[in-house]
Amino acid sequence: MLTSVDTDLVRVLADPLRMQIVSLLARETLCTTHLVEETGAKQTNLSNHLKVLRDAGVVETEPCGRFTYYRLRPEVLDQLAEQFTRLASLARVNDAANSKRACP
Amino acid sequence: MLTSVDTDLVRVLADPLRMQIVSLLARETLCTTHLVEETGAKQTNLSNHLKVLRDAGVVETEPCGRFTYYRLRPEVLDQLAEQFTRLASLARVNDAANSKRACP
DNA sequence: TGAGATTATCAGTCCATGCTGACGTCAGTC
DNA sequence: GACTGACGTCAGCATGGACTGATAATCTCA
Repeated sequence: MLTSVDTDLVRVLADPLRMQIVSLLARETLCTTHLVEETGAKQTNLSNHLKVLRDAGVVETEPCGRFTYYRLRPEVLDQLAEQFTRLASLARVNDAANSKRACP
Repeated sequence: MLTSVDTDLVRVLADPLRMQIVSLLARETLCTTHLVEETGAKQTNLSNHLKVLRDAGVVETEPCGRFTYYRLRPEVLDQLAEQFTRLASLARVNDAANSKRACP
């Protein structure tokens, strides 16, 4: 399908805790310890979600001694936003043209 | 949280079949029968997903005789795109400022 | 009104995924 | 080198949600 949205990426962001992590990282680059404090989630749980975000390319890591900083990659979010915008504008065009397939 | 994204809406769009429905409806207003043809999914299954999309406000229905047309609501997608864009730009600003919380 | 077509709802099954505890690994400090 | 703290991995459990078949509800047309 030409104009669509990457479902895998959307699925990664569909989890409340993961979205909270993303929102926090959009404000500040943080290490796991900070995220544990901010979210109240267990470290193990966070580590799992961070792995998912890493694998999806949403965040990237930067080791700092025995700490690991997590940084958000805005490109990914921008790309996703553009895909949604494109879908929306396509819908608007076809809505204006009133393109409706005839009942079978 | 001030700048974040509505997880419920994202979750609705995180399903491949639902995203396919949205993509199809972005091109054309269709009724359930058409969607069954296009997706190859069972009618029952589609009806379930359409209910989810309806409840989330992503699509709206328009009865036409004994058929039901489904139309995409672009506003919802635009709103979602804007939320992602906002998050991304916030991340860029903080990235430029190199705002990194000190290791504890 | 009765038959057929279209769509929605319900109950049940099954699988993906999120959460947790135990453990392993690595870096820094004594 | 031993200890401590930070972080990741793994296995097991539990829950949510996707899919299906049966059935109900609604509409059109003869």
